[in-house]
Amino acid sequence: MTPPTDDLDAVPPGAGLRERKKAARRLALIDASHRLVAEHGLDAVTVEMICAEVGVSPRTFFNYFATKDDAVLGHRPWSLPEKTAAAFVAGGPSGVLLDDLVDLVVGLVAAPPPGSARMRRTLELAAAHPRLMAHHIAWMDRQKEQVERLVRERLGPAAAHRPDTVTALLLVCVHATLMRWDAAGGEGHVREHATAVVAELRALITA
Amino acid sequence: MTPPTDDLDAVPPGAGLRERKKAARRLALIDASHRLVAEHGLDAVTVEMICAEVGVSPRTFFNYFATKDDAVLGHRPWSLPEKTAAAFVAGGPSGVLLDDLVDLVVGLVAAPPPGSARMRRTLELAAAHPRLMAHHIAWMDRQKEQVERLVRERLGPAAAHRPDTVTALLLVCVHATLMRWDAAGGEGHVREHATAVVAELRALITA
DNA sequence: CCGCAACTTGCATTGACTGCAACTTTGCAT
DNA sequence: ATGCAAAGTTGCAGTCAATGCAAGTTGCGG
Repeated sequence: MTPPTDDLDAVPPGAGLRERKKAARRLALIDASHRLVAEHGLDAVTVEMICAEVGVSPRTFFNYFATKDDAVLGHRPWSLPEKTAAAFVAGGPSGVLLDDLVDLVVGLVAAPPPGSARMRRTLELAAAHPRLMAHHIAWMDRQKEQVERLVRERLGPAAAHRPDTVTALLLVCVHATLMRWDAAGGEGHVREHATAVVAELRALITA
Repeated sequence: MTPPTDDLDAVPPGAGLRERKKAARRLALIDASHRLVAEHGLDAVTVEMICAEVGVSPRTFFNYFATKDDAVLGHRPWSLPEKTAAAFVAGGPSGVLLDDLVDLVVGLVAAPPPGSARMRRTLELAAAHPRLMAHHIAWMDRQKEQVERLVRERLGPAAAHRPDTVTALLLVCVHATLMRWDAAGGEGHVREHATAVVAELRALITA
């Protein structure tokens, strides 16, 4: 059914067969859902269809994703590179909180390459379907914890700012950056967009 | 079944019987869902239960709310007072964009009294159930359009800032304000919290 | 009191999602 | 290789949210 675009071993760097198969299936499911949604529209696509396309039982589908929408969005836990995280906690590349947030954003957004093409498709779908955007935002919010821990560590106990506010701001940056990146047709490095966003916020707030 | 806490006519200011009944039912459904969720937990509560509690058909339930979660959240389209909106578009109370955002926030949050008690219950539930928080955020995002129009009008064609960025910032403010208000146990005027949030953002960005 | 429009309701249906128990595959050690 | 345990897959049966449709009810204006 599925043209094996992703060869089993084409997917992950190292690790056992089990891992690879799993990752491959996961991507296959995501891609299949994208294809089908593009063709039939989000609501017309059923889990069954996606499974048929990939050749997997519907029951299995839910071993991979909690919901249909999660598959379309291809969500997986965020994880930003150790190095970036450590640097940020230690006082960040620049020492200026806001600027360092940019690096965090870049780390979060640009880091994991489940393929940036895939990511663009995801963003486009999200932009088209409010429900998906909803899920997307909600998911970002869930990742907040993780980020907030970093912020907390960096600020230390004698925090001049409330960590949750900082985090909230960070999430806006991420979101705005992604939207710009998408609006720009996926052109340019994420960093440029992130920088632009922060610059604009600065201008806006000091106005 | 339901102790008629809200008398029919206790609910809305004017208008015909039809309207009043509708509003009353709406609130009854919301309250019933709150009661049931508090007792059994979100996932254990079915639409049927809620309906039984209020004495309406399940089918009717969906004439009032698109989803079960919407009922719990008691969402209805935002509408900020004409006056506030007009003032903002005209250049806002203070003329400083960021400060005027505060007023917008207050207008949005404090304006509609479906009862602030009800609102607190809602926020608490949202805080407890990630899925609800997701819906809540998603819903806020959907209202964005409305707000963004205002921002666009105020900024005019020669916009110094991208409206969507401003709006994004506004939404963070709303969210942060609500969270603080809730964290404070519903104490104090919304405006105080909103002001605090903005002040902090300022400090944070100019640091 | 009549008739329209607004609502409500039951019925039937689809499709997401879950728990369970059996079955298959992979990883690993002998 | 061979065998075993853990990891993963699948079918089945069931619950529940959500929707379209076609008939009832009911508030409202004349």
